[in-house]
Amino acid sequence: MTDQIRISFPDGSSREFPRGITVAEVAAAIGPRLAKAAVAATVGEGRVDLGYRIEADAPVSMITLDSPEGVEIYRHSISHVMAQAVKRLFPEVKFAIGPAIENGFYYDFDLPVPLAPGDLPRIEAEMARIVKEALPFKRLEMKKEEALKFFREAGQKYKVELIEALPGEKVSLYQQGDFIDLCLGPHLPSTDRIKAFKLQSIAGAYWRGDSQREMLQRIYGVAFPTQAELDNYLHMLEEAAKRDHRKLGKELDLFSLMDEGPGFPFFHPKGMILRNTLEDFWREEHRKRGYQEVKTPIILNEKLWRQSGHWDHYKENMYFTRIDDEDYAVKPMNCPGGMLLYKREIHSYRDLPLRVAELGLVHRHELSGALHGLMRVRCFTQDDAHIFMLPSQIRSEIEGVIDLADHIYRVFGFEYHVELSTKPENAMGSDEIWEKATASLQEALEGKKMDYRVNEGDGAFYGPKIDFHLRDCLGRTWQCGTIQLDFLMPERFDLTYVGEDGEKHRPVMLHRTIFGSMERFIGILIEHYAGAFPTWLSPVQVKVISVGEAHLPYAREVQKLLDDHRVRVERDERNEKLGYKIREAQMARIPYMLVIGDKEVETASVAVRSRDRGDLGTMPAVDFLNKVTGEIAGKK
RNA sequence: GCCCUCGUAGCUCAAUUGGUGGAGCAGGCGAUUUGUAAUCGCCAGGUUACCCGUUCAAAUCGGGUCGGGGGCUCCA
Repeated sequence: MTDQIRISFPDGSSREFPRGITVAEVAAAIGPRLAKAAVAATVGEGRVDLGYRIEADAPVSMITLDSPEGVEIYRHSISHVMAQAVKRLFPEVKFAIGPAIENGFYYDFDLPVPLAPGDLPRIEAEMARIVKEALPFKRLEMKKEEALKFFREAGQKYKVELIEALPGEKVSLYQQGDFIDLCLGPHLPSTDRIKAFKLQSIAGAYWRGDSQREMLQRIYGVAFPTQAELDNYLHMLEEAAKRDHRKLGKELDLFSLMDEGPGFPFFHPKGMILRNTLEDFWREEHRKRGYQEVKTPIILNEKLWRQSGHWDHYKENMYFTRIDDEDYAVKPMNCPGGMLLYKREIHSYRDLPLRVAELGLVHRHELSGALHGLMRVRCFTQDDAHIFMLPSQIRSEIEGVIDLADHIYRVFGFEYHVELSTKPENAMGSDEIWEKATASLQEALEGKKMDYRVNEGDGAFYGPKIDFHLRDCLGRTWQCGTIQLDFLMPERFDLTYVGEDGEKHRPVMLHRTIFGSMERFIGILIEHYAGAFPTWLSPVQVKVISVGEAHLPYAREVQKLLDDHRVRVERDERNEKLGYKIREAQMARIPYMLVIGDKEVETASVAVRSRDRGDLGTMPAVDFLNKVTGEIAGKK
């Protein structure tokens, strides 16, 4: 045993150091810049603090604030500082957990008094004090019994519960100043490395996410390595709030939610144009791909829902009613109705695949606290389809849906990612069937060379699924499209087709959506475009604005020309100044304004103002017509 | 559903310590006849979400109901 150890670095180099050297000293030996930027390191397999002593040969890579890992450690350390501040202000606090999250951190507290927003500045001020005190984070290791004793005596029941669930003999604790918390680490070397954070909100959160357990108080904070990054993020949030679909929906007169129908949106005339335009597009794309369209009833006999399995697996989310002394349910999904339609006639293998689409209005009882504008509602229209197919057609049908989804999302310029969800706890059917179905979905994804994440246990109760998650302006992702492979419903409903051999066989089915729900998709579009829809989607595409009374007849002619060619055009001939009418049209996010005055009347032209690019100059009315109809046809 | 928070005119917001609810925009009427983001004047508009209480007196304080917002849980 020598006193030297050999440390290797990510660039392939290696150097000898004295045994027991700290990570910080290694960083310093490499260079002062690294020493300053490092917050922790990976030694061998594990992440350790800068104060960690390296006792044996190992690969070492420094973790700096430039990396996601470094920022995570930074944010996590701030959550400890927040906990310490809360402890100073509320000595009776009990601590739950406090992880780093995207853009920041949170910590869950059990407090005898409710926190108010006014407490946040006080906690922030206390945190600033702790940062200034430059308290080192010290790692302590304890035997589990010892740690349990420590936290029991401190009355920290949540920590006791956490430790009891931890594997191994020892646990690690971190101390800064007089504050000690159970934590795996690593942490910043000292609180004065913290530069920019802001406490954001207080929220309720269940202990361990279990609605049967204690309701804790969670404080969310945002944090970045520099003040500039924090300011930038806060500014982004402000910009995002400006395009909130609830606000724009009201301003642009698209939809509303009334006290009389929480979660049941009303669509206004302009919202309906948007919606119908999307439906027209959707129908056309489906028609091209060999889909038929059906409509099934909203209320169906309860027996059907028992047969489908919804009664056992989905009752909590359903609405029920009674008709002529019989029990009925309002449909939460379209599939059982689709099953009945399949069964209305005998099918040959030659008919398959059968692609049956339905814009189906479904109702689901969502918890009142979960409702959110158009994004989370209690009734919505799914752009559903059920594909009945031979087992040999599974893969090509799935691929067809993936292509269709990609085609449709592309038109809107959406980025998306894909998730594969597997068998949930309350599932119907055997493991074998689930494995087979999941493997089929996987094969299709791999065949398409798509990256995907696996979401264990998140499938529908009747089958695994592929979900498409679109990314919105807040960086939130929304589940829109879904492809669910189902071997069970055909079984439950005894669906058959006659095979080549003249015998009855069981078809396989696919449930799928692209938009997901029309309502949610419209909400996402509003935020995505900040209300400034591309011309083809705009409820009003062109506003004809006449300067004076003398220009009215020609203005009407221009309007008629556009209207005859199916351009959605309105005319503003009010006795107002031009600037006033322009301003109003601009605020309504109308893509084009046509100013009609003396010059235009004389030359049969229009002065075109673009919502996005301002004054485009004068052009013959017919040229503008061609321009705008071209945009509409090209879905621009 | 649970925790916190909020609810004033169609919309966005005011209203000292509890002391007779105001403004801008939108709307109606009138004047103005207008060239690229707001012309002027007048008028009308509210059982302060709803119910119960405390008080001489409640938009304001307390309790409840309904609804909104931020989360948790759940999900298209």
